[in-house]
Amino acid sequence: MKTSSTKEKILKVSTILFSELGYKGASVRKIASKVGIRESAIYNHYKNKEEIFLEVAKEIFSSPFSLKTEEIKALALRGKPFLNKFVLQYKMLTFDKNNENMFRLLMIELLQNKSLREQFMSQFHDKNIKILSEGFFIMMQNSLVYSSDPIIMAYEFLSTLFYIRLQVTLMHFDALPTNSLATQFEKHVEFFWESIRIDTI
Amino acid sequence: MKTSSTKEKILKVSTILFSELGYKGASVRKIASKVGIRESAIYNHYKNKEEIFLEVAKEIFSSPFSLKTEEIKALALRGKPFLNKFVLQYKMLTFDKNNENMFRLLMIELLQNKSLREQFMSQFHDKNIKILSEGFFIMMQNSLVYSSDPIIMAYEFLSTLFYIRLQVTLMHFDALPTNSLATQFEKHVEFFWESIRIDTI
DNA sequence: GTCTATATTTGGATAGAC
DNA sequence: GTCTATCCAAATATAGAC
Repeated sequence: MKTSSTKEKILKVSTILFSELGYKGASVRKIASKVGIRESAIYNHYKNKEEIFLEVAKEIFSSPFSLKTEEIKALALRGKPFLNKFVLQYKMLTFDKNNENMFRLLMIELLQNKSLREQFMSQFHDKNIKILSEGFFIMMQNSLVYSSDPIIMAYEFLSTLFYIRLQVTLMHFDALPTNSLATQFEKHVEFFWESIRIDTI
Repeated sequence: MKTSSTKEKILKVSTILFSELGYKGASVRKIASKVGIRESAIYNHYKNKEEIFLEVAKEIFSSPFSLKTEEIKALALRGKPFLNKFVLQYKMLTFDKNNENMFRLLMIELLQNKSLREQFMSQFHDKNIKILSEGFFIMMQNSLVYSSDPIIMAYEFLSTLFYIRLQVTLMHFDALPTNSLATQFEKHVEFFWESIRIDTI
């Protein structure tokens, strides 16, 4: 039995409603109703709706997705295991209920909120490109993969992951099965690795 | 000097406002104001807001993007020109002002509107996967590229295009430069072609 | 901290004069 | 076909009693 405070409950309910209905669609009324209190009571915990949203939005980019520099190096020296590891993490986030809500909220508000766009570019894009390109660079140095621009290679690799994730999120939203998409992650690694690796006969 | 009827003007203004503010954000009030008439006058042309939106949404998937079966075959037999042609069309849509508005609207409402999601999957995804996989299949038959699953290859190719398009749209929304992203299309073709083609020494 | 009551704004939509 | 006037619903937010 959880004794979650009202404030925590508001945040939890808001997260779900924002990610389903967007900022405009999730009214304070609906939030209060789902929490089980009156609208006015909400304002004892948050100054206004915007403040609730900002609190929720904070979580979007606080995902535990990370690879330390040493870890990148160690894995990249072995080639494919680096990609496997990266995709495994990405896939776990994609299918994690909590993270999925965050991703959905991000996609809904991406074009309505400049701050989210900037964070999307820095946290979702730049950060991942950095990790991946570091890995590819090491692979190139060790003749595991063909030499080319590591940044481009990272971009190519990441874009497909994002697309799969978007599709999974869309399917889940309509309660459609995602079996085939789940294996798409592995197929991606397979395809990509085969197309960049150097044959060592 | 255009003598566009009020009805046309409403549609034009609505397209812009919907693609900037989303369905909820673009109020009938704002639309009427920008058209230069009163709200009530709107209802002489459209039954309600929903009807305006549906009229706008119709255009989203009416893009002139197409490749005839014979055209696909002819280009695919030459390999890379097929990819060049496809990406050129995709790039033109990406940078076309009108199409960009439509894409923005699609992304804003994608998670709010089931019908749009379905159309996105069939018109944006399935349709393009079909064209691309047909092309790749022909290339494989003619030993221009490595043999593998043409559907997977199409998926890999398309996902990057989508990602670039999304980024371009985000940047334009904030009036940021897209020079580097514009060349990303060509880099993608280059990278992808180099990784799938069979060396004919 | 929650309630009732209420203020205020915004948005969708209609009636009827011109 | 457009205007003014008006209605109604929904949403954000505050005041003050308990």
